[in-house]
Amino acid sequence: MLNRNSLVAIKNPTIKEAAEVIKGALSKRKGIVLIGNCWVDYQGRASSKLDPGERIVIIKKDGSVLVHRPTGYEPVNWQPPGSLFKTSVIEEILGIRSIRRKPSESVQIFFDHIYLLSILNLIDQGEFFLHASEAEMQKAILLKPSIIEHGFKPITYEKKVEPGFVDVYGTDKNGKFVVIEIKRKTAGREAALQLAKYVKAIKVIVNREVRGILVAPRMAKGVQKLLTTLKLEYKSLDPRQCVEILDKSTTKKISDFLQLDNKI
Amino acid sequence: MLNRNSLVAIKNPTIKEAAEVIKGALSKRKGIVLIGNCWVDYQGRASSKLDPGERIVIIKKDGSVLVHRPTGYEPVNWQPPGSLFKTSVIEEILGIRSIRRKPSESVQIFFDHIYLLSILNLIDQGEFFLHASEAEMQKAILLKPSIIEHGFKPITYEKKVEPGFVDVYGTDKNGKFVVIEIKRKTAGREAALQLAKYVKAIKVIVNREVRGILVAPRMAKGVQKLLTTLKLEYKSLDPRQCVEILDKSTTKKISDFLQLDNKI
DNA sequence: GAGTGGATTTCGCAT
DNA sequence: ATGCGAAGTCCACTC
Repeated sequence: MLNRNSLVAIKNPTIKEAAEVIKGALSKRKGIVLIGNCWVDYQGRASSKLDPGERIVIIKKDGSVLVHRPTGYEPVNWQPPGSLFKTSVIEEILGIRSIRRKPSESVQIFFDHIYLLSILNLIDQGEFFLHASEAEMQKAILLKPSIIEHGFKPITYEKKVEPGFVDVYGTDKNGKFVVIEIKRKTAGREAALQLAKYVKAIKVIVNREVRGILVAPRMAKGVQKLLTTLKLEYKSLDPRQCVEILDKSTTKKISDFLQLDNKI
Repeated sequence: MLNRNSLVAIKNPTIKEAAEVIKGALSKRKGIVLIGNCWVDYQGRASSKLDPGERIVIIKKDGSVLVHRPTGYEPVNWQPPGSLFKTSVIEEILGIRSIRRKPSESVQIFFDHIYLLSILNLIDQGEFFLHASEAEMQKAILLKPSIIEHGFKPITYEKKVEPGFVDVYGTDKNGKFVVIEIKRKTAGREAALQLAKYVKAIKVIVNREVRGILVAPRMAKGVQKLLTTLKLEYKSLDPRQCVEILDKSTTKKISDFLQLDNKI
């Protein structure tokens, strides 16, 4: 796990020296961090030109490239994973060209001075967990329908019904059809109106009464009134509740919990 | 410009040592690059937990934070510019917490081993130019229709006409209808054929003659001939020209330039 | 400050 | 491979 040899760092290498090391690192699929004075040309879906300045360049072992200026969250230039590399040295200028196919894009980085060159062999097996987004809430409902109400049974999810996709669709304890619209944040008017559309569409199909339930941690101002007008219901559900449910049954597939043969 | 003192790099610092240096760097608004074994907790619009592993952490002088795993284009955890920092050392563990308001979000990074710590004072005055994408070219045409030809007046754009969406639709100086298909790169046969479809579709609707103009920096081999066959026209337009036009009138809305009441 | 739309969006999942 | 929707999207711009 611990690996103090994860890294080689060279301060103020010559361009020639850097080129050698980088070439080796690229061929061995190692990660690279470069800090120095560079300029960048991009050609692809759009075109860009970045005049000289001091930046951080990261080249990952999967072929990702990131050019970061001293400020800003986003890289000024980049290449997603899978791109290929060509290096060159011409008149004390190091050129690194990364090429991507589909879409065809090229990012060329030129260095005239490198302050720090680091070759990485990082080991990262750590798992990453992102808790309840809208999708996670949906899963949680499918895995444990009772969080909506006792007797609720999901039939399908992400069902196409013409105005769009219904988040969850099922039946209540009386066998009445239920349409669920999920929001992981405050549900606004649009959520209620969209749900109304779905209910209307499903009604036409099944020719029976259909309940519409808006599921969200809370409602925006006026949405409760709108729901009443539209004869829709509301069920409070906090994304944090969903995390526990998901943690407990991540191994089981959602399809196991659905009566997929029980479609309209 | 050139600045060989842009950077301090410390290999395998102790946690205590690193904490001192980082604290100083944060207070002086310098950039920081950290490579080491860490784990991350995020709380905010969602929640996430990242188990221990070796990563690259960048803290920029504007308060941006990036946690990069050894693969992937996107940071696994991050904080946009403007976040504030608190550091701590507890039992040989370095904690860096970055906090953002609106939305209220917190990213906590914990290091037990640091392989490389670098403090940056990068100078980057280089200008960045992004040239016209297809969407940008469309805007440029709408803002300055004369780049197509004298007397051209756009009516709508992205108009649905069944085969798909027409890029720009308008009238020429004689009041004749014009359909424009834009390509920011070499226009191939498909561009010409698509344009032909739109022209045909519009013809059916307006029951009048309709001109079709293919707008692109250049044509692929054989496209000129195809255009002639299809009775379509070609107008050369370089994405670089568009950049200037857009620069000059970014404040004005495109709708101001359209006769939106003048629909078919 | 909130809302809207674009992006070299990227990413994931379904078709 | 392609296409569609979500994202802790971010970011720029309008209201």
